[in-house]
Amino acid sequence: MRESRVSERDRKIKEKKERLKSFLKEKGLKSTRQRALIVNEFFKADEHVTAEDLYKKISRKHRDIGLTTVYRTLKLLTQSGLATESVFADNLTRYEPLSADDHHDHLICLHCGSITEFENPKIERLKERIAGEFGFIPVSHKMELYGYCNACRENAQSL
Amino acid sequence: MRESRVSERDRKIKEKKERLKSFLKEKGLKSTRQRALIVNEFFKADEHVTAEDLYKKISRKHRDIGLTTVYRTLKLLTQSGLATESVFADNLTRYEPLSADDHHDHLICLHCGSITEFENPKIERLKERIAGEFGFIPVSHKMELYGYCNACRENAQSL
DNA sequence: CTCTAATTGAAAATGAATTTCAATTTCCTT
DNA sequence: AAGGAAATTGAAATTCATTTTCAATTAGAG
Ligand SMILES: [Mn+2]
Ligand SMILES: [Mn+2]
Ligand SMILES: [Zn+2]
Ligand SMILES: [Zn+2]
Repeated sequence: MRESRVSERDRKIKEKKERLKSFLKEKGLKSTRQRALIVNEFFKADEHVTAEDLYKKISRKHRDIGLTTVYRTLKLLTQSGLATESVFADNLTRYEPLSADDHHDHLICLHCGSITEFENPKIERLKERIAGEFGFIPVSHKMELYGYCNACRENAQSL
Repeated sequence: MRESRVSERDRKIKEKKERLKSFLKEKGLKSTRQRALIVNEFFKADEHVTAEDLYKKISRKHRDIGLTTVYRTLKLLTQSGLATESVFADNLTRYEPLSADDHHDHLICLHCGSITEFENPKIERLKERIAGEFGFIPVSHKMELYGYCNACRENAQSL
């Protein structure tokens, strides 16, 4: 079962890499060693990483990859629909793998900075409703809850 | 009736200025000509302004007021609870007057950039509920709906 | 293999926001 | 009213994430 989870995950990653390849070919862009490395590390990380985060991880093993290329590759991933950008209160752009359809929102701890994801169909419906009231055509939304996470509320009296 | 609205508004502004004065005194800070001018213009504008926006408005009449001071004063207003900061998709920090208690969220047009405000008690309740599920202590939230406003959806086939 | 267009990394540039600093102003104390 | 300490100011410098520039390298179609 652990086994099958792992290979399932790997399968999905492989599929995403294929999608990127198609996207590149379609746009007349090239598949490079650097892009492969960056994309690999990105899908492996599976967090809300900044370009800098990812750059640091990669450059431990690959001293020759530039931060600029990490920025550029993350932008490509976003354009191809394989990643999303979000900017939280710290004003850094974070990227995370996007699984086609899923939309989720975020709980962000004001103390430790941890980011928890949640999905809520009511929010989705509410979005439609509110947009409707204003004659607005909704395209996307962003909901962020700031507060103190379970761990921090326990560990701290400094709340 | 128009009359009374106007004076009502002026009264509120006057009250806010008083609150700022108290805040400053309390913190051992000073009331200056520059702060008065900036705060006036800010409450008069009553929009989602950037520091730059406000600076441009003011410097038409007052060539001697610096952008730096506008930044600093907006920060003070925020600290004193008379303004709030928000950052939308364009990554600029915008400020708006805050009327003590009211919380509202935003609809942002992807075409013309217009910002419409809305209040929704269901979102407030949902926030509490979701936070609760994760053992999270909610402090604040941010909800932004991006899409096309009424005017833009009508005027444009380029949707 | 060849050629052209895309890509790369380093360095420079950008742009919003913050910090520094010397000169000025506020306002508390006599 | 005057003195003086501490806060404030605007300009210039600085920061920091991100983008742009550019010469050298590389991918990959033909
Ligand atoms: Mn997420
Ligand atoms: Mn608003
Ligand atoms: Zn936490
Ligand atoms: Zn619009």
